[in-house]
Amino acid sequence: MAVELKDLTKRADNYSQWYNELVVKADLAEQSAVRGCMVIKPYGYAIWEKMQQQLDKMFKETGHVNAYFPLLIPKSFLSREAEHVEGFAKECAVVTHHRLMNAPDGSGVVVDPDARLEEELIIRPTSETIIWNTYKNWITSYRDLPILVNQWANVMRWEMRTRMFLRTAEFLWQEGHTAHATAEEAHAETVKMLNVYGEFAEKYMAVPVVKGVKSANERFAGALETYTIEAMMQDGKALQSGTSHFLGQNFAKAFDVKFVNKQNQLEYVWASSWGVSTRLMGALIMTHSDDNGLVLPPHLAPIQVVIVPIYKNDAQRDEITEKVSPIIDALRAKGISVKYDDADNRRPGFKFADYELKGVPVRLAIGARDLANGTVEIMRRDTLEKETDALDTITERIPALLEEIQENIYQKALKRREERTVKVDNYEDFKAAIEGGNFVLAHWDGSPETEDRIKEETKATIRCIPLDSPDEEGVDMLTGKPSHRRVLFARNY
RNA sequence: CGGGGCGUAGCGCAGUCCGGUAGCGCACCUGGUUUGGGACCAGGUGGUCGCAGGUUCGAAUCCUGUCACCCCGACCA
Repeated sequence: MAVELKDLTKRADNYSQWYNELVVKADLAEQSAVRGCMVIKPYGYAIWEKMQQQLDKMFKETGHVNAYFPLLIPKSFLSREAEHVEGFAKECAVVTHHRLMNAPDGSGVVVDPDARLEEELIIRPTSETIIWNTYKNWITSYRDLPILVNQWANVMRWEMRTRMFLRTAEFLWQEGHTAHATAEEAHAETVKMLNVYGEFAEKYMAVPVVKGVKSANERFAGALETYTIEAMMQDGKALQSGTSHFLGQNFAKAFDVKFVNKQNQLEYVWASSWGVSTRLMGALIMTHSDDNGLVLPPHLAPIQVVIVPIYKNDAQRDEITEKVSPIIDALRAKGISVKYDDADNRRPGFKFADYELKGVPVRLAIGARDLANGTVEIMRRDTLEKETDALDTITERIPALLEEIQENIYQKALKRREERTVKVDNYEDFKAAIEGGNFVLAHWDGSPETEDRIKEETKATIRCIPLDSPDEEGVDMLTGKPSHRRVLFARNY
């Protein structure tokens, strides 16, 4: 018998294993034959599709359009921006040849040595370079700006260590790349998209996030400023869930993208880029799941309601089917996704456990007893509470219940984060708080050296300087130098 | 990339020390009884033991190499 999820309690030392088991058992994804890559299975992909649809809608509402750029980037592009290449060089997969041939000794297929590329191609780790090389051709005047383009794509980063959804070698994401006439406008765009991510995380994923600015150490390679949303997982570790970068004129200068402004002067373009990835799936799983499996927020659940008939024979099943058909139609008419599982190769108990594992928010069970009484058993996944309701009012109850569940799991996650966010003012308390799996608000003198030392000694990093952190005079825990506001420290994934 | 572990049926594992031609549970198939929280009985299908070399009469087992995966570190826009 396979290991049960509940056998792996969610303590910090085996949380990773628990998470891995959960991903596999809930039928979301599995390890692929390729190093560090995963197969996203249909059920997992359905959740990603729901996320995509909502995000895409929000991007369109903020004036963006979609486009697509090449997978392969000429090596020389990557080296144009010094910091950018520095940041990504160590994790790039490289295409060197374009042909295979039969091995002379008949041992199979080998790379044809005569088919070496003159210039190697890099599998995109991110698309700034190829996109800015293209934007050069699109932009000549201020009238061409702004360019507000988003791309849905896959990227590849040859990470040392991978983890399903959280850090896979290949991952799916969206990357927005915008070009503007002024620094103010590009900066406003950066913040606007951070807020879109924040809203998406909280309203749809039911994952509370801290919005903030990254310290120089954690900044995107090539950016002037990196904004982030940080979520707390159930073991107290932080997960960077989305980033939005103010790129200044760095890429415009590297790719020589200039425009003529209203004053008829030549200027470099200002830029932003922003992205979220399938890592959000990891955030979703790690934030809400319990030992019975996944708990999906109703706003993103591919199946919002599952109906399980309980019957002893075909006649009874038909009777139930007839009774619930109008209810299924009514729920679907309200835009609710319903699965009616009348398969006869699984018993009800198995189905109950299975849909709980998959995180379906609401389950209805209906059997002979209910038919006689005109009732239905309704169970909510978030609390596992059951109640018996009248069958003829159930279609009114469910939409409200889905909203209740959405709100409840958000509040639960928020409460956990608030309980585990502490302010400390000395290094001993800091170390204890970090060890206990907390978000820690502390004063910092602003120097990378202090940050490095804290990281080395405690494995905690500055997740961000929260945007809503109030001005507060204090001193750095380590150096005693002055600080004007608290920053957020935590261990992270 | 360093340390530890692991790779045997779709999944989870035993067998490896001590070489003799592969086994258990779940799943799957057939028949029957069942069905309100992961059903039971009986019978059955399925594996060149990660891959490549080597030692040997004989290799899942010993040796060499290699490829993956998991955990801890390092790394991580």
